[in-house]
Amino acid sequence: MNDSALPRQASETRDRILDAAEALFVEHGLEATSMRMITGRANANLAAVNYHFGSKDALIQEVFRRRLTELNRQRLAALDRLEAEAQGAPLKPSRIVEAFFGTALALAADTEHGGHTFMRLLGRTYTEPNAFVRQFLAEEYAEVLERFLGALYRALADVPREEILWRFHFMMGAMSYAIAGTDALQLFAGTFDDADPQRLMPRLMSFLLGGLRAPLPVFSAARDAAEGAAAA
Amino acid sequence: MNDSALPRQASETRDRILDAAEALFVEHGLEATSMRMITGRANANLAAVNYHFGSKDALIQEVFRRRLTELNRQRLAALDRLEAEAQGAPLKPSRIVEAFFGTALALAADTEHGGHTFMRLLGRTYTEPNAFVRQFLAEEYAEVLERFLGALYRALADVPREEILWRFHFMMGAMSYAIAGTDALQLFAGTFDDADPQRLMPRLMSFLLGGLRAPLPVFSAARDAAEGAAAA
DNA sequence: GTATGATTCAAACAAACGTTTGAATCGACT
DNA sequence: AGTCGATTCAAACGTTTGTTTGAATCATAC
Repeated sequence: MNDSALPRQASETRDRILDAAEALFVEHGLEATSMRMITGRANANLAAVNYHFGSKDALIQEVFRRRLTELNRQRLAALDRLEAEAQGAPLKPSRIVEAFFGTALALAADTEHGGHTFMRLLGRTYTEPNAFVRQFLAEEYAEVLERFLGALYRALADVPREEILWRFHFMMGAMSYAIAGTDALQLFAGTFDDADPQRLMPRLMSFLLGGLRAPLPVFSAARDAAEGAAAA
Repeated sequence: MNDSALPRQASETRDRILDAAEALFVEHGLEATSMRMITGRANANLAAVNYHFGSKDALIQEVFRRRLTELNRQRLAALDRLEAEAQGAPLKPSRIVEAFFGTALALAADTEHGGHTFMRLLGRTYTEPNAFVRQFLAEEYAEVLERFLGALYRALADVPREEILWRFHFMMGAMSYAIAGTDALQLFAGTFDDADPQRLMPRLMSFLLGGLRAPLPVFSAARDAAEGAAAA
């Protein structure tokens, strides 16, 4: 028996199902994608999903897990590299942001191996109402968020942590829409030159860093009268 | 017959259904919300939805239409006011951004009449895969986007229009997440002080304007070697 | 009071859903 | 050849889905 070797023929059906599900989830959403659509596209039998994954929910989870685990591993590795280079010195906020969002954008730029497809799916899923998907995302992100937010707190020691938290949240939103919404939002003008993910990276990074570095907000009690109040 | 007067008793069932649907769509999503959940919450008969709206799709459309029409009317009114005040002079970009996003945030701050609920729904819907919802959103937004983008083009005449378009897109993403994701993204730290929509406005506005004003990106051919290349 | 149009209601409809079943098929090892 | 575990398959399972139906109920107008 070869229980130590790789599985017989790597059950390519399993992978076909994952790929088909990923693509269909982007196209129609999680709930609107049926098992029959998935197995049909994967050229597999209807029962194959339940055989290989147990349930539709478990399949959804695995679709996210296989990509997200690798993405977050890369993110942590990038942060590790930064901190090693800095040798204890505080990191540049822009480098931290690049490590987090740049890694994601690199995956989104990969149209060959489905990375682009997945990132479109992921971007939409942060606001997914499905309870167990959110729960799963939270667990999968816990360590990465703790590490990156901690790094930002140290890099911007004079900025209130609450503000950093919010701005990180805003940045996640901008990135998610940039990826998930490029074709969705053809609201925007007829010709939306989205077909250039190579240029998306510097575009988004400029925007994110501009937002991160923006002057802190002033919470004026009566903001109606606040005309030209500037705050540095 | 009183065909000129208001409908007998304003068919309050219709409104109860709309309110129930709106709340449930936020909670569970469009597809995962069934007619029976809606009519159950609205204390109406199952057939009432088809009687008053024709179909579930038509109900979805009406849930968005009743709020979105008013929101975009306010946005256009705010822009009209700005342009009237300026008397032909170019507008300040920050004012344009405030007119567009501030109006939406004001609606999101209204927790009394369901505005907050709706904005959470709307924010998620820009990336909604459902084809006909997107089609409907595109139509509903066409005029507003044309007006506001046009105003930004004139206010930032020296900035390439493509960059403005992208940054507007990024801003939409940041805002949508700020609203739609506050409770969804309790990924972020245990205690996320989201319960203060009064402070969300200045926070988000600072971020958006920082991003809008950020230095334009440089598209370096070989970005691997670009270590400390600074661009102003 | 009675006719009329609008609304509500319980019940049923066919279709699609995720899942389960038990037999058929396959590949590898003895 | 024969056994065994893994995988595939067609068929059916019981629910739930959005929608339709025809009678009951209501408020109003004559």
